[in-house]
Amino acid sequence: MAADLRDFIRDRIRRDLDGGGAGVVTRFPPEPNGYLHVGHSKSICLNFGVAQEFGGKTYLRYDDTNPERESTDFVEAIQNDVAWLGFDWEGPTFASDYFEELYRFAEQLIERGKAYVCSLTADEIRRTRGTLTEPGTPSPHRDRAIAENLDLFRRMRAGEFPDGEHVLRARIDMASPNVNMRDPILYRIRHATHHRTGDDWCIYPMYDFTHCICDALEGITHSLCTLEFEDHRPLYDWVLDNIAVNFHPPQIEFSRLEVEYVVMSKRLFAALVDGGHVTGWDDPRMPTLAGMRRRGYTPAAIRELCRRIGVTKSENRIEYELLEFCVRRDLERAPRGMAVLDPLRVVLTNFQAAAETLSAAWHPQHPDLGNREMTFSEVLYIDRDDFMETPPPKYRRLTPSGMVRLRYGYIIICDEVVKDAAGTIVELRCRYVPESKSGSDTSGLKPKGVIHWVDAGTAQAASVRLYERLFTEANPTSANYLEVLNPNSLRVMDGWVEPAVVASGERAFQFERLGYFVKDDVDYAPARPVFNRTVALRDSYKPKVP
RNA sequence: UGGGGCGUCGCCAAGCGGUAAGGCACCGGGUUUUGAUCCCGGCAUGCGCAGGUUCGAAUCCUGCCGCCCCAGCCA
Repeated sequence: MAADLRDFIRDRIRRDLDGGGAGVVTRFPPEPNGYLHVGHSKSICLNFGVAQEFGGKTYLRYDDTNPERESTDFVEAIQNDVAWLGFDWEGPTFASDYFEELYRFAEQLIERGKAYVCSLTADEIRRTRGTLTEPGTPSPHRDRAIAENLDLFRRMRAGEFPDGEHVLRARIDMASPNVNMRDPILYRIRHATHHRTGDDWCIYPMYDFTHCICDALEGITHSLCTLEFEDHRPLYDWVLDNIAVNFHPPQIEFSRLEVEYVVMSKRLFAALVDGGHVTGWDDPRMPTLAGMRRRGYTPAAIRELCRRIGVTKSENRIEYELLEFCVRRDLERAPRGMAVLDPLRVVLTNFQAAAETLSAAWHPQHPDLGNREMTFSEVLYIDRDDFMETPPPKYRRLTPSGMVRLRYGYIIICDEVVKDAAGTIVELRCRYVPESKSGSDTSGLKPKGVIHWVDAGTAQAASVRLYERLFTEANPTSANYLEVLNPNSLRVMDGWVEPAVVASGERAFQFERLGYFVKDDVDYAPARPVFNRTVALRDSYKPKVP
């Protein structure tokens, strides 16, 4: 399966396996302090993907070592998102599952003279860490006796000290050119309630101490993370080399996924929500998986994106068009329907009979999807921009005394343009050609265009949301995101949709010539349909503007 | 100015000494009762720059240049 995927990580795994490595075990390790976004999908698809391809397994492991920002709500939301993307995990497990073992390894480090309790203030620690070009200076507590360190650390755990009084530090090298190795902090005192362990603990392990040990304990064969952790790899290795653990996973780094016109920081997400610029974390304009789901992006499309972008160490920012391509590609097989978003009334002056019932395929290339029925009668709606009084050259829609095919219906010819006092077109009076019925046309007429329409008598009123990019610049930053916010990112249309779409149990449709639309997860009701436009159709129509 | 990374077409990305894959985008053309889909074709004498090694270099060597990350008791 997916044997065609090739990148430096998969190559590495293949080599490890050929060299006698036993199986593949990976992990996706989010901190439960926010919602997942597209960026995470690269890590998810990579970790779960390689495990699937090599017959291994993947843990969903929550890195919950900072109780003040984490919650079970996020734990659940993250699980929903990973499941939605289509992956099954081992677990879930939590770093907090290992708090007791982690603590014992910390004592072991102390006993081995590899860690000490430092009583400097946070500020003092920062000042003595040195700079990027100057070495740090050793803490006065660096050579504290082992017994004293042990006693202090146990009392830290027992809750004898307030936050900030002491920390446990690794005893490595204050002069290391790698700042992460200058006696990094392993444990800090935090009198806070943890979402899972409650008040059992008042000391919490830091990421660098926790992550590598959890990887080892779970038998992770390949610990995949993003580039910014490259500098942490020596510390990852140092911890495992200095405790009694018999497994040492390799940490392998790859570059994050970035997308043009998209911000990926939780801080910015919160600012957008709090500022009322979007309606919530699941607003269809948000790059969160929840937002994309509501927008109508499909799991398969996101997986396809991750497949196409590859895995490398080069920083990248992919064009939004690639994501849209993947979405359209997956949605191509969606059933078709017709909707009119900006209605213009068309009266067929020669249509005398009662409404006629027409039949149309749900998908022109997939007859297996069956057919739906629609009515055709004297009064119809077409979209305003499908009529022009003075059309540009090559215009293939309706014009005064011009003719056009109504998709799945009849050819109509425009006889009269009715305007109100202000000069706005309010109605078109047309003739239809009775012998031009779709599928049994004997008229011999060859209209140059086909447009969509709905029957005013049976169409259902629908609210349709059209989206544009949230930002007007490809590279919004935390500094300028407010200035480059797109004021037109949401446009709500009061339109009409053919009744079969509402009656259908399907969620996603292509409204012909308009794009792909999805019934909104939260606001849709059959009596009051609400659709979100997932993505517009590709459009190669480019009128020559002088 | 310390350390760690990265530089191949507008955006991704193969390539690992034998003479620049592929995708997206873009541009042409064909089919089409969606200006969609689908199908064909075009799109890097050049791989950050400059030297060098070699019969031969994007690939090896040397020196530059540019960009990213690191000085949280965040992850």
